Amino acid sequence: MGAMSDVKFGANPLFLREEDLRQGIELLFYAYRDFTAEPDQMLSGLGLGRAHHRVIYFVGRNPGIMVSDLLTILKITKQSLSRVLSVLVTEGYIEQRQGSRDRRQRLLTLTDRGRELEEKLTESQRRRFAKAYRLAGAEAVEGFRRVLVGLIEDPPAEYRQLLTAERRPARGSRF
Amino acid sequence: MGAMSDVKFGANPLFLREEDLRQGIELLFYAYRDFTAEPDQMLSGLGLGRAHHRVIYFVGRNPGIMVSDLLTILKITKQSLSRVLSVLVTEGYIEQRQGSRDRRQRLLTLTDRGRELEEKLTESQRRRFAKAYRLAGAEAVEGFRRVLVGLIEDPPAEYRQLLTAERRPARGSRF
DNA sequence: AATATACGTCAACATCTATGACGTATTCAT
DNA sequence: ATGAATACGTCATAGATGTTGACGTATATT
Repeated sequence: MGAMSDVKFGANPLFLREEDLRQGIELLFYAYRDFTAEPDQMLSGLGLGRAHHRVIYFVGRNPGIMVSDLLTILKITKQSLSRVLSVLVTEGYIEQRQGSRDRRQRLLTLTDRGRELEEKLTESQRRRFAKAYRLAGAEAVEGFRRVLVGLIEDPPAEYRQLLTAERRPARGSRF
Repeated sequence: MGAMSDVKFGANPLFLREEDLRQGIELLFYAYRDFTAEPDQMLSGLGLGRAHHRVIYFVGRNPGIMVSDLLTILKITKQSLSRVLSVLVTEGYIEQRQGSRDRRQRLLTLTDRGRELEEKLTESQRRRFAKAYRLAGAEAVEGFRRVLVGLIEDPPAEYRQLLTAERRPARGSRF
């Protein structure tokens, strides 16, 4: 927060010039645009949208997740989630079961049908990432992760370590 | 496209495991979510949305751009763009002038008012990038760019060089 | 003169998200 | 036990963003 984190090398390092920052902005825009295009296409055939994909994805990743945690991840209102979620439950992609410790909770899990769809949707995105990672190389992937974590407002704990661990020079450096 | 680009090191390099690909997917989701949050907030006060921001941004970056090129960048329909654009013209953020060589064109430029808003909106995103870049370091930034370009379906020429240029080992490598 | 391009518009519609208000079931703290 | 907080759902209203299809005008191109 304070002066400690104001790490200044020169006055303005090369990679922090206006032009480079804008390049980052644009790359992120283009990448996200194309990253979502394929799944969106598949989903529209099923009468679903990107919001459904996000829910299916994160429920798949966190089986038994409670609604409020899902809301925290997605950062949308419960009314918005509710509509999407009820469609997914009605169409048999997601199951709700009551929490055993706290019976107010409706814990969410993918059904077989849901897992199938999740796999199909995510496969397209995994392929895209695999291609990009392969082209860029392992070292670039590490850098990619570090920057993305820095862009996130409040990175989940499991990501924060990406910033500190495996820092290359890292021996007797300025910290 | 062919066997040439199928660069395989081992059977499945460490950074191409399912888990790593999913981590990439999630990082991209979180980063984009937070990357757009601040500008969205500012815009809503003006009765504008994210789509207006995108138009203002790319017109600012490409003064005198024609509508069809803007459509190619945004990958939306002209009807969608039209609604957004006409608001921006009406509200005095963007000027249209006839092309001199081809008078069918309506070349787009930011007005002073538009430039002012663009600056305000983008400043938030630049700050976020500057922070992430600073934290991650110059080397990571280079990797970040390389991966993002690989995610883009059909990277503009000015980005494609990021993939080939400045490749670190790069001397007598396998190419 | 015929065709294609650049752009705009009207209409109808679907999706995603937001706010505000209200209700129920359950848990927790005093 | 009672009151407050939590987890969740729902109804209503609204706005932003995107789509397709059809049609029209001005201008370029061949």
